[in-house]
Amino acid sequence: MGDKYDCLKISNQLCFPLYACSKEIVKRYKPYLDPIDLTYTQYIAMMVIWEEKEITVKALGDRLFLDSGTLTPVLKKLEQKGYVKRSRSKDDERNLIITLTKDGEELKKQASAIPAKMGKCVALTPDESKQLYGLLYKILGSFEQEEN
Amino acid sequence: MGDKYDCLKISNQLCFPLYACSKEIVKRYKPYLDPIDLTYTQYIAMMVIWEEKEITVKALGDRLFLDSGTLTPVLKKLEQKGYVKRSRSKDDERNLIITLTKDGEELKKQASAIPAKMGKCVALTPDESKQLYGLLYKILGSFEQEEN
DNA sequence: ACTTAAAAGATTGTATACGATTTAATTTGA
DNA sequence: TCAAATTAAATCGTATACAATCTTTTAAGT
Repeated sequence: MGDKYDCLKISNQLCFPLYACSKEIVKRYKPYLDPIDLTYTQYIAMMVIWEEKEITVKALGDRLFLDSGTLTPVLKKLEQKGYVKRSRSKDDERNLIITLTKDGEELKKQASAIPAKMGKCVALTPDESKQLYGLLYKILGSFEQEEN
Repeated sequence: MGDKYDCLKISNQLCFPLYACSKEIVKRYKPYLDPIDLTYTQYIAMMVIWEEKEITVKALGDRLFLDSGTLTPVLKKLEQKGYVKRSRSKDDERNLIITLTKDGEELKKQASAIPAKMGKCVALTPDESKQLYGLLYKILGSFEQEEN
């Protein structure tokens, strides 16, 4: 047992369970997001917008690790649904400012029940969840350092 | 501090760092996968095929948490690149059997250097990596249970 | 045997992701 | 001050993902 290609076994990878776990959990948001007509990507964008009230696409992208190629269509969709408004900054016309509409603010109330429901779908103890959270942010933190 | 919408803050989510971390790490495979003309999805498919020598699309999908909607185009691409052969099973014509070609087998040698290179990009100690691995598979395991 | 159900892939439609390029606005530096 | 570099979004092309549906083949039950 253990030949020189063991390193290529899927069960010896760290990235794969990360990739699979992420997808499987995102998939499980669907039953809760469908009723409020949001996809997962739209949902995490809304989370930041709910928190910030007003944010540029650039800043939103930094928070979500997404670029304008992904965010532009997502934000246009959210605008079309009536949850946000997109307008250029007066100070710097390069910046597109995303602001919350009244409907977008309303949506927050409905969404607030989701995290608790999703919590139950992850089979970890509170302590393990905290551990996992810490490890993931340790990795993410190291990536932000990279961009020195 | 701490209003009733804190649960909606992105920094209080467990899924988000999972999602972001997965994407960021997958992105970092690119410099190593480009030279052998594989995407990450093609790479993990090849990993299972290297290990099994011969596998159905269904079984491959179970291993990778992917369905035929995703795998069909990926496997056609890999066939087109000359790394695998796709042929129906004689026993059961519903099954599509994926087998490795000589080129596909050759590719394994070149790929074998990748895991070590990628290991360096994750800023965790060996112990932390093991912990993370364990937590992720605990979650994935619970999902497999679900399909009772 | 024969109808019905189940299973495996393929297909279609929608929504990401991301690299690369383009466009427009702003900053920098000689 | 003004050409060159930088920055922010948008756009384009390619490659996933996944739900839903369709087709073909096999299995089950009577």
